[in-house]
Amino acid sequence: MAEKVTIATVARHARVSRQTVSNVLNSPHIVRQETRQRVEDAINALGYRANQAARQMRTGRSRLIAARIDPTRDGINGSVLDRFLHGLTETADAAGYRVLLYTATDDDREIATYGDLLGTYELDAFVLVGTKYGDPRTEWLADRDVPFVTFGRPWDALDAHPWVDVDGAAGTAQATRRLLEAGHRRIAFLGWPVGSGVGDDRRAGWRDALRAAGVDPTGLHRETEDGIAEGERLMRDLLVTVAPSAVVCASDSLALGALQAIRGVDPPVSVIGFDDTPVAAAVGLTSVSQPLGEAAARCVDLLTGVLDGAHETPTPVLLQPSLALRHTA
Amino acid sequence: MAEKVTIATVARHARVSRQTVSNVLNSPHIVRQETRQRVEDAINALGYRANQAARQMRTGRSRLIAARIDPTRDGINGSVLDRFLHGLTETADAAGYRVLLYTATDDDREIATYGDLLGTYELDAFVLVGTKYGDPRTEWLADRDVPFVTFGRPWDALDAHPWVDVDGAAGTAQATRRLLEAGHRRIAFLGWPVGSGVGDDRRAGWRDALRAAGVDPTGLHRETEDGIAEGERLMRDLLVTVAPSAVVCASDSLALGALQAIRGVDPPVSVIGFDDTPVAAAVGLTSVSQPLGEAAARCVDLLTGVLDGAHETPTPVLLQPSLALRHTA
DNA sequence: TCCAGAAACTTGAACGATCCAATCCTGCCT
DNA sequence: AGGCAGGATTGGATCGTTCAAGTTTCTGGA
Repeated sequence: MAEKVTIATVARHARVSRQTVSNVLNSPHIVRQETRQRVEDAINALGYRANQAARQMRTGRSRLIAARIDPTRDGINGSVLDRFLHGLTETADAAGYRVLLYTATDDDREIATYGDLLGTYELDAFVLVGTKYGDPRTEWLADRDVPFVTFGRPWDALDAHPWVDVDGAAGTAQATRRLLEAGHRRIAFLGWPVGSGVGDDRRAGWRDALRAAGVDPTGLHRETEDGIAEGERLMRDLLVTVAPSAVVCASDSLALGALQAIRGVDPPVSVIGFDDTPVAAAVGLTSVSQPLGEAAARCVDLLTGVLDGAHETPTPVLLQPSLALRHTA
Repeated sequence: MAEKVTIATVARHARVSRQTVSNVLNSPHIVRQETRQRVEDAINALGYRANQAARQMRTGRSRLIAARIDPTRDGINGSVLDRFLHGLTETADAAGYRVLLYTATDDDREIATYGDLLGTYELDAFVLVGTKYGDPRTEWLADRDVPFVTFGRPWDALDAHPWVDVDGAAGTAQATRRLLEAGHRRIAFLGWPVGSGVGDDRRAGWRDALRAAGVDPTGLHRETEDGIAEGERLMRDLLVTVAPSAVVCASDSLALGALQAIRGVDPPVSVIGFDDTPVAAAVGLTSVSQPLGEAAARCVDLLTGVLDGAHETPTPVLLQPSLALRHTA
């Protein structure tokens, strides 16, 4: 392989000092146009690339962002993370950052990993996907002034740290309104137990949309842990007790269960899921779709804002989901 | 925040020189037990972590492995990559490496990215998922002696470079044998156009298993691009022309299409898919399951083998898939 | 023409780890 | 007691970049 090209090689080739080359790269405006051109030509001719390790040593910044990759849980929601990570990588790249993966089995280990990543790699920032009430991870990071963004609101204190989220309530409300417009009145909701921020939010969207249309939502909802079997069980219960003509679900897993429960029921019950997962696309399930690429991009925006300048806490971003229409509603 | 802990801090604390600390970290065997213990205690007490940038500058090695994250293609196969990446991150971590993500829209850009990653981050190795005949990427990497492993065989030259793969033929053969044991004779195959290594391999497994059982596979297979709609179309064709009692598919997408085509057909046609994606689990589709975590682990093994020592090209690894039994077969 | 001040560029030092070569012990043998 | 071999330890140089301070060149006004 060719000789290693360093800043000194470029300097020699352009007949300037190392520092001038460095200035061309980092503060071009203080270099005379003619000199700058000469240096840039040399950089291109030699194929020079600034060595990140050396730069990092001096500046203390790695231009690396960490993101966690989960073991695919129930499998269905896996692809959400997948798409988000792709968007993150793409946008971060454009902003001059790279994405480093890590995993952890529980919060304690995850925090230990933070320490490791910060200590050995001097990571610039973290992106956390999903947070819960009183999340120890965000607390740890905030205590140490480590820049981070969460994809998912901090439900207990909306101004605790920068975040990007998708308006779940708006999504379920939109789904509900669509069903109302189609003439449905008895629109049920299948969701998660009270207490999870995301779940409560999605249920609220459905409830408020019904109320706005003058329909009383009382008794029309059921709660359970996520899962296809659970969804099927609760949907059967709903069919017997309140006989809804349509149902909005907090996830595609629940919606899939609901679909199985209503098989053969006539007239057909409309079903709308949440997350627009591949499964939904595969079975033709109408589902609320999150703009994941956009969410990832905004996460990077917030981070670069914090990293490259402004000390003020950036404004949180709340994105609007859309409805992926298929044939179940 | 606390004072930065460097190797000098540890040395002072343990009353030894920097070099001794370095030796404890890199060649523990040459340090006297008692001294080593004292240094290790100091490391723990101070929470010291070797700065990777400084280490990298001297050694030229980053302990970073690059992996590509694709835009989720048809969505269904996304989770395969997801699970593989998770496994990769986990195993690499255990081996002291970290996984860096990159994306690219085509081969040229991907190769440009290699140059960038190698130049600026001095990446130690690449993991490529899926290769095609005469892949320009592997060629580029091999030309420059950049260590890399592919998950997927180099179909044109099996000893071209280290690889890990799952025996697709064994998977379809196993699926076929299961159907044979269940009494099926007219077992069709839904696959991809001739010319893709993976597709041809999977078809061969089905064909050979049929022949071994004395069944003539002629006319029992159909080829198409991947996709649910395509699968449905071809399955309808098969039903009309050869009326199979079971079908083995090259992917879950095709299998899903097949499932839709056979809805209402009596007696029910058995279907087996490939990849054991979340969709398969969701709809109860029996599917060939690839040991993705294991595959990722072996990729890391091969890489660390190349990176940490032996100059000889390591032996490729061919893993056996298993059958995830559900209610479609 | 001369000089102050700004702009442009150059030089030396530092970041934190590892490698190399030289020195210091320590115990052992004669 | 002296010498020696061997392992353990030390100091200095180095990786490629940026920062801080120093030097030269340019510009414009008196």
